[in-house]
Amino acid sequence: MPELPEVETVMRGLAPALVGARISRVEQRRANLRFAFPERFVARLEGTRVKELTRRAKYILAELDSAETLIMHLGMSGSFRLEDAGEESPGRFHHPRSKLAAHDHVVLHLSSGKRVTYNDPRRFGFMLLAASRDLAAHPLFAAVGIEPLGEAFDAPTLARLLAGKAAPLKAALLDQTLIAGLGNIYVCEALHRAALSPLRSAGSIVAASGAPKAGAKRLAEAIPAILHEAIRAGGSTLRDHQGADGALGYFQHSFAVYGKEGAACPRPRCHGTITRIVQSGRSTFYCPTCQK
DNA sequence: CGCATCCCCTGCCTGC
DNA sequence: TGCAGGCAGGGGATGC
Repeated sequence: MPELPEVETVMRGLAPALVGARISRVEQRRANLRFAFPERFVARLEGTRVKELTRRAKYILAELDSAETLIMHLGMSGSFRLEDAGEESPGRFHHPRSKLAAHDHVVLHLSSGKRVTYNDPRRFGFMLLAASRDLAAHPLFAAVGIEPLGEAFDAPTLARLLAGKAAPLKAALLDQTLIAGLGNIYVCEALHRAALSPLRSAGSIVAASGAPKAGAKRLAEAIPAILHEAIRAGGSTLRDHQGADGALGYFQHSFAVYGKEGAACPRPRCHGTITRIVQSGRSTFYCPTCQK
C-alpha cells in the first residue's frame, strides 16, 4: 500500500505526537520483521527523545537525541495506530498493558501518555537504527534516487536519469535508485496523465542530444502533480480516519487507471478501455489508445 | 552491468 | 460452505 504519498501522510500524522516526545517504554513483540531488529533495540530506544520526524523515499526517519535515527519502512502492509493510553482501563491486578491486535509488532509508549503501535500482517516492513551522522552513507540510502517532490526534479533531470535505458519505462520509474518513492499505483497514474505507454523503453522519451522530449516534459510535471494530489487526499482522509480508530496508513484514493481494468479511459475524447497487463511480475493498468 | 524472475509473508477475494 | 488459486500498493537476491 504505502507509496510516497501514503508514507508522507503517515509521517505527518505521527509528527504531532512524536516530535519532542520521550519514548518511555518499548514493547517489541517478535525478533524480526523483514529484517531482524537491531541489537538491543528496546534499550536503545527507551529514554530517548524524538528530535525530528522526516521522510526520505518511502522511509520514515525519527531522529533521536541519542545521536541515532530510527528508520522505519512500512513494506506492503505496515501501518501505525496512534492512541491515548488513557483510553485503557487496566485491571487492578494487571500492570498497564497495551490492548494489542493481531500483527501488532512494536509499541512505543510516550511520556505524554500516548502510544504508537506498528502493525504489519505481511511483515515486509522493518525498523532499524543507525547513527544519525552516517545516515546518508547507510546502505539503504547510499543508492536511493532523487526525491520526485524535490526542487531538483525536473524534465532535464528526468531525461538524464532515463537516457539510454532499454528497460520498459514503467520498470525504470519503479527503480528506487533512480527516483525514490514511486510505487506501482502512482507510476501507472503518472504514465496515464503523461499519455505515455508503460511498455516503451525508458530511453525513448529522451532525445539523442540528451534533452527531454515532449513526453518527458509531460511526465516530469505529472509525477509531482499526482503525488501532491494524493498527499492532499491522504491528508483529508487521515483526519476522518483518526476520528474512527486512530489508524494511519490505509487510505482510499480515486484513481484514473489503477484497478480500473475494463473501465472507459477517463481522458476526454479518448474512447479507449483501461487494460491490465503484467510487467516484471506486477500489474500495470493503462489505456492502449491514448498512452503511446 | 542491465534486466527479468523469483521470493519473503498473510489476508482477502474469486471461482469451482 | 469449503477450499484452492490468484492477487496485493514493498524490495532484495539471484541468474542470465
